[in-house]
Amino acid sequence: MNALPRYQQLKQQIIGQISRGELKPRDRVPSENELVGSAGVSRMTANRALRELNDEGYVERVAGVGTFVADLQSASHVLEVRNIADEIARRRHRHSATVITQKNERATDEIATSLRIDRGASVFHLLLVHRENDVPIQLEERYVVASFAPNCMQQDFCRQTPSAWLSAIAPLQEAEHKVRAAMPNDEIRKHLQLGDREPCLVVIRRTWSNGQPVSFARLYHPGSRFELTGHYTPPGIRKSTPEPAP
Amino acid sequence: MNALPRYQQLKQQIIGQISRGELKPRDRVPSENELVGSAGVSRMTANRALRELNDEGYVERVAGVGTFVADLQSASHVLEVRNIADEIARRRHRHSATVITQKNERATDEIATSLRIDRGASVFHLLLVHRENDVPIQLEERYVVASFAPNCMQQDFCRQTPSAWLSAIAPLQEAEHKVRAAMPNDEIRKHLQLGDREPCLVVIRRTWSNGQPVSFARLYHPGSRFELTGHYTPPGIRKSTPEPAP
DNA sequence: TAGTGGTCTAGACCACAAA
DNA sequence: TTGTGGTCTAGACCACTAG
Repeated sequence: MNALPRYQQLKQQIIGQISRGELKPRDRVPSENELVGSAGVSRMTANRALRELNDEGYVERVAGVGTFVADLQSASHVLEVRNIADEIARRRHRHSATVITQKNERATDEIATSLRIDRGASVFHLLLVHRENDVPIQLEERYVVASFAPNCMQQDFCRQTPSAWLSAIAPLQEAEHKVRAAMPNDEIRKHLQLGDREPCLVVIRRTWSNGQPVSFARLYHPGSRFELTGHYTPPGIRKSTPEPAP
Repeated sequence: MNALPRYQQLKQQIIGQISRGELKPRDRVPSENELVGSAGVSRMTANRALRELNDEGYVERVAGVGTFVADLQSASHVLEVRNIADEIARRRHRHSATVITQKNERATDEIATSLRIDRGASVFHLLLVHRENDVPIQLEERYVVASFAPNCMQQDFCRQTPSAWLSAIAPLQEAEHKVRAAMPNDEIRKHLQLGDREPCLVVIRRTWSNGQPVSFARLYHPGSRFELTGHYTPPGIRKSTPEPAP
């Protein structure tokens, strides 16, 4: 009947004090050494409890100073951005795709800046339409740093999505997203079969591998047929969210 | 020039092997005791490295069996949805708001369903415009379960945002988001001072407290002036993502 | 100088899996 | 029985901060 490990008990105890208001934001939390005395645990155990509370956003620790209750204020809600093929599969619908453009190009200023390469450097350019049960649901415009894209011209992106292909050749470590609403131009409207006054939900995604930008994509979705269904809030608060780049 | 702590070096080494493909999903990762021998660290240090890799989703550990590379498959990217006032403050701009509607109403079918209350039950209805340096940036249409909204008519929502007020009276535990692109109706267009062909980025948010839906909000943003600047992917994969409700 | 967190060690006991 | 992860201990050294 030995319930929780000691470090978990310690965590629960401190979380309880915070949620009951006995410990308020910016209040001092007992130091590791104090917990050694008061809770009768070793310092490593106290350290693990406080370190995990820090990782989970309940407290903030400053070496040489102490441990303090975090002011949680803006619990940052999160929203998931799924791969379109996965999203469709999750709905048990059928995914299909048509390649419109598949070629190597010279990087424009915008693309070069986004991918941190020289203007005019070689990039792989891809344009394709994703369909859900034969209805266009996403126009994917993607640029990949050429050196990361071996055999890119031999790939059949109707069978393997660019996203799946990329994660196979360069395991992504970081990603950056922007979501906008915008009116499509005529070409996009045509490919997505949009009405005249129908806006697009645009997801702009940049992915990184080994500290290097690898891919830049603009994903256009019909406003009437697509939504980002985010969800839930974790109890712990996320802390700093360092940008991969300045 | 003592670079990284040993457990971090160990983590990097293993992450490197995974990302270079030397270790593939479901492959066995050296056990703690093996790392004690091969890496020349103590078992606690090896344990911390593997434990953190587990927390971050790189590997999966099974007591009594071993540690294995996780099959990461669909790394779900996340996107942050910030409180508008915080977002503006973060940009060091000035936030202001104007209340358009503030009254108690009977719940419509849609609102009643969203908030899990009876049709015709009393709800607090709020409509206000948020401005960033005097430029309209968000139209907030919010409904709050009346029993959760004491003194709602006495509140001055120009001074305290509904979001801040809510989190003060009912600490939110879960939230659900949807993001869409849509054309605004005339009233919304007027309040946000939109052009004729300018779409809106619409965030629909439902918040929960103590297992009860508390608030339902539609947040309209000018497509030309607003984007959800989501970011980064945690290296770790989120494991379970339980839905707050069926 | 004293206290803090950050790290590391070399032991230890346990429950559990597989052989 | 052997090996695994899960936990815990009682020390230790370090860099940093504050008084």
